Amino acid sequence: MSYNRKIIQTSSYIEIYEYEKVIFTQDENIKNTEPKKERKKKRNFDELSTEEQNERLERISKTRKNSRWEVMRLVDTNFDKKTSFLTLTTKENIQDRNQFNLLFDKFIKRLNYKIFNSKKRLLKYLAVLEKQERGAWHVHIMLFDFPFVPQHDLVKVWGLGGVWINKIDVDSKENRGRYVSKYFEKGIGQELLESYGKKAFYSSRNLKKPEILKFVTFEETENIIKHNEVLYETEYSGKIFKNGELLENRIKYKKIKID
DNA sequence: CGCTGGTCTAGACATAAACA
DNA sequence: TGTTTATGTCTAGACCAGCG
Repeated sequence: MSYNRKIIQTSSYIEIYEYEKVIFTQDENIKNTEPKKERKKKRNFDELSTEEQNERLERISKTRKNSRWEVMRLVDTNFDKKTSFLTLTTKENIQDRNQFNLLFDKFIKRLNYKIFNSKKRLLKYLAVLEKQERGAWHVHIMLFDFPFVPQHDLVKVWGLGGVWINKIDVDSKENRGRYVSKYFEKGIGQELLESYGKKAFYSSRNLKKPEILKFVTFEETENIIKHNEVLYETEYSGKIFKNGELLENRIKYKKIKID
């Protein structure tokens, strides 16, 4: 499958990438007969040369940035009138990420049972862990299609500390993903090394996913966007692999409001 | 309220079902 | 409601095709 256009659609906007050169992906029919090269074991940060350390840091921050866009799209796709935003903190100073995550997972399970009275996980959520100054983890959670629950009930379900219900005031529909990803940003971007190999965000598996289309075309996109508002537009330089080397590939990006 | 993105994929990680 | 296990999802290193 090859393509020179990629379109991602969420509920309030579509994003269009136009690549100057067609991007090719490995053909199904051409089986790779070359023996697979052994994958290098992941090494500790200390074992890397300074250059490799920098490369790794760069890669991690790139991945984290991508996660931020991913979160933004997921939020936009799933946001509804019954969306709640919670922050959970613990009385105890829990500094172990895994330990905290386990507690968080149990909370989700209990909350799910309380609301749906079912063991089937029906709760729709998206969450990001964040470290506080004192070194303790806490979590920001977005709950979609979530009924009203009194704050003290939530405190009871959590049982380990504070529960904050944040109101999300968003001026316009297409800003909600942006607004929320800003809220999540700190958690996604911080502690790169400490959270190396860990997920940048957590989400239930029942969320709606943005739609992604990839195809080859030489049509202009102008007529598609004629009647819609362009929210953002840019042009930048990407890379394409050709003849054993990386060549420049100009990319036009447009973000367009839909309704 | 100003603004980002080569892709693929093994293997690590985390979620949810099954079970207790 | 807690714990174990199966399976979906994400990260980070590896790698890149030949046509509308």
